[in-house]
Amino acid sequence: MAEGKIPSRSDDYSGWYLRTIQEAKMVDYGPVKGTMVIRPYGYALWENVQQALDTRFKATGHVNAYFPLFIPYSFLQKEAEHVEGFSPELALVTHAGGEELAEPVVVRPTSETIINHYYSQWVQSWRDLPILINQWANVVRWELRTRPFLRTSEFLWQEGHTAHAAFEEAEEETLKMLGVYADFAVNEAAIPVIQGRKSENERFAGADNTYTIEAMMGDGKGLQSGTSHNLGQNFAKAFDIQFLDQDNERKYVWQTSWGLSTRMVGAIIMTHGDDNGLVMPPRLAPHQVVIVPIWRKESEREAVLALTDEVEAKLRDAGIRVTSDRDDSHTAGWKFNEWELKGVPIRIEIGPRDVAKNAVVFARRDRPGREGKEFGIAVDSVAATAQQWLDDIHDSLLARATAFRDENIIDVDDYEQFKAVIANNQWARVWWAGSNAQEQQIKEETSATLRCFPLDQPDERGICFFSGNPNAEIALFGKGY
RNA sequence: CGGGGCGUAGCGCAGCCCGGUAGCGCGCUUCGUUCGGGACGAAGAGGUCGUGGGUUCAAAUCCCGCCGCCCCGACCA
Repeated sequence: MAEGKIPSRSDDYSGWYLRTIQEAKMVDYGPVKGTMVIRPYGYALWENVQQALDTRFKATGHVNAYFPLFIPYSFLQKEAEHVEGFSPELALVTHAGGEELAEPVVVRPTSETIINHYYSQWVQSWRDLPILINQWANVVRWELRTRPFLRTSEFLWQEGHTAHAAFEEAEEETLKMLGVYADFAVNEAAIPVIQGRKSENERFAGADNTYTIEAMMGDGKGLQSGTSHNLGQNFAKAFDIQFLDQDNERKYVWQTSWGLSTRMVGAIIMTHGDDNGLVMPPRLAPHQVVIVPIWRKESEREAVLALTDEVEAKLRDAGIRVTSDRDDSHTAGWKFNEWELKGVPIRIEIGPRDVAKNAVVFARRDRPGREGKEFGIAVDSVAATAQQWLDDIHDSLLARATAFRDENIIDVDDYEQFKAVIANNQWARVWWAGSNAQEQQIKEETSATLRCFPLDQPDERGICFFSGNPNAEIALFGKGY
């Protein structure tokens, strides 16, 4: 159907991904290694991600602010683990204004340091807490191995940075925002995610605990799709963020940070896409409905376009994001394929036969080709039908992705089986209480990483499948992006 | 940073072994016929062959250097 325009996912998953996003005009490569241009169709998806998240942030009491892109290098150095974690991938500005700078300036890889520099000034009293700030920004990390959306040297994200009076409040905030991400992923992006805790090896540099929403892509690889960190008092101590509590004691604040990036766009593509191209989750799709008017003779054109106008207006009035493709330099069949490549959830076809019946044809993207078509949808019911279809498609995408994920998580209790499961691009679900070194050993031997310890654990503990240690937790291992 | 691949028209590629007028498909422009699953015809436009040097009467092609990008791995959202 795609006429060889894109490789099939089974033949060449990476090629499928790279070609699809370019053919669909989501992205172009930037002129500098590892950078990308997010084209209007890709950016529209990101804007819908932003809106859905921003609404949730506001609803949970957060406010937006903006901090500078340039950060003094000395700020990074204040937190030892943090600078150690990030220095390999920092972009440093050493010259500006035609002169060498007295102190090099880093382009932010994340904003903990600069934000906490200000928090130390803004926080005096327990009455100043909590601080619940989010920032939408770009960040730069000089990556060795890049891939559009999944890992680029510059990417867009939001980063929440909060400060609290008590440890419990910070832990609650960390998990609350993880829950917000999970809710967003499931209910907006139709991506089933597992909420979990990262291992020490995988933890954010400078965090006491890192939590993740972990998703399985169409090739079985894992993708950390959003993270939430409990920073403890590490940055509070490094930046001296203290407040006078109600008991008249000076105390360090407890902090969190949490982020979700344009990587989510990659997650959406790799979770739902098929061999015909993108499949957009209905609630985030730039266009939820595309209307393709069809006419044979000039005499039919007017009536077809009149009905197109009518249907488009009904959908728009119902709050549905709709567009119509009236370009007469392409045939209807060409347009069908093109909009399928772009993943629009619902296509409505309107031709002379439909005009005669005062009805239209609906086609759903999650069932490509003729199987997904339904004829004779009455014009009066287009808005209600479209709304219902969008919900159905969302549910069906989520159900399909959930089934795929669950089929590919295998319970494992010995290392040979573990290796076989990983080699088969699946995830292994195991009891784990091994050391960091043993976790590293598994990574070297199988290239699988500990994706997370799911928050949802059985009541009892088990015996570690690898070390034999008691008191093990359930962990998921798999290859990751 | 290791391994592999590729730089020739907007995109995808052939041409390179064996040096001699730069080609094909798609796309683009104009006109006409078309249009319910990637239409057809005609006429056009478009390339300092990544870059610097060397060999040669002559280099996309042979030799040396450099640069860039992609893919696979190690590090990371």
